[in-house]
Amino acid sequence: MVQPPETLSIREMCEAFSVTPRTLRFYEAKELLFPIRAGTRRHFTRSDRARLTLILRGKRFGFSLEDIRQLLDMYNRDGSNEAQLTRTYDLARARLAQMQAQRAELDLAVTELQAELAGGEQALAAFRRAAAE
Amino acid sequence: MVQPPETLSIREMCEAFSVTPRTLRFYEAKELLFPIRAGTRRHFTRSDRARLTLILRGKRFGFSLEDIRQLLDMYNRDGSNEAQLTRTYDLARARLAQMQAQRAELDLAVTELQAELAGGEQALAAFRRAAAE
DNA sequence: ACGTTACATTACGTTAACGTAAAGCGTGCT
DNA sequence: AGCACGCTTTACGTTAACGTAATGTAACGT
Repeated sequence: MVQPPETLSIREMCEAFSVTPRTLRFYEAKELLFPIRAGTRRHFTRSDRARLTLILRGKRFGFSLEDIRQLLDMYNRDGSNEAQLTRTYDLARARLAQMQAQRAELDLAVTELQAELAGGEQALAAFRRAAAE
Repeated sequence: MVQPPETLSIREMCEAFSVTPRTLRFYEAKELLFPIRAGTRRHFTRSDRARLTLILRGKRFGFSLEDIRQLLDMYNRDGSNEAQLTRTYDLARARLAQMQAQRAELDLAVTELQAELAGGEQALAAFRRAAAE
């Protein structure tokens, strides 16, 4: 029971992920996606869909496309020699530490912003009391 | 006991915050900082220092300078009329929600990346066992 | 008077991640 | 044949956040 090689055209792919054709071509040029080429047309495979999901997630965290490309390589274990493997491994560890630090800071910022909002709410309430007279 | 109006030159400010003069001039042009002008020279006040701290923190979360400028206005309650106040207040609430969502996603990503790292570690170990023979 | 800091302004250059126009090919419908 | 789609490539344009000259001046030491 081999999966049908259900492949998507560029337009279908765009609608599925809410991106533009330009974006998909750009990602291919940057070697983030590897659609099959039928003549000149692109056919996006299941693998491309999985990769794009990860790409978009990475982007939400502010990672650069180049960073994402390297992480995708790790996911696929493309680093077939030890040196390469060690390098991407270290990169991922560094990134993890960075993300954890960012999370801690984000926590702090959320707390602070909440406090500010409480203050803003009081200012607003005062304004409305004044307007009510 | 009024605080001494201890003010910093651009170079001192740069060293204190590890930024370049260009950056400080840029932030002034964008109305994020308001150093006192003595003739042509800039004198950065305590207020400028506080603002710069917030600016740099905001940047670490990937907020744009324009976003940061609006949040700073809220901090200083520059929105002196109710409409303006309400607007910045709503903006801050939206941002908070966004940050909380980002935090949740970041949690998930950290977990996933940790799992990937465990896999990478095994691959590395296998490599080294093979190399040891 | 002269040179060195320490700052200033003006303005063009750079990178990332696409947007956007311009022009061409292949295929199916009429 | 003619034409509209759907896709292609090529290539210049755009925004953010500064970098990087090039050039100018005010104050200060010698």
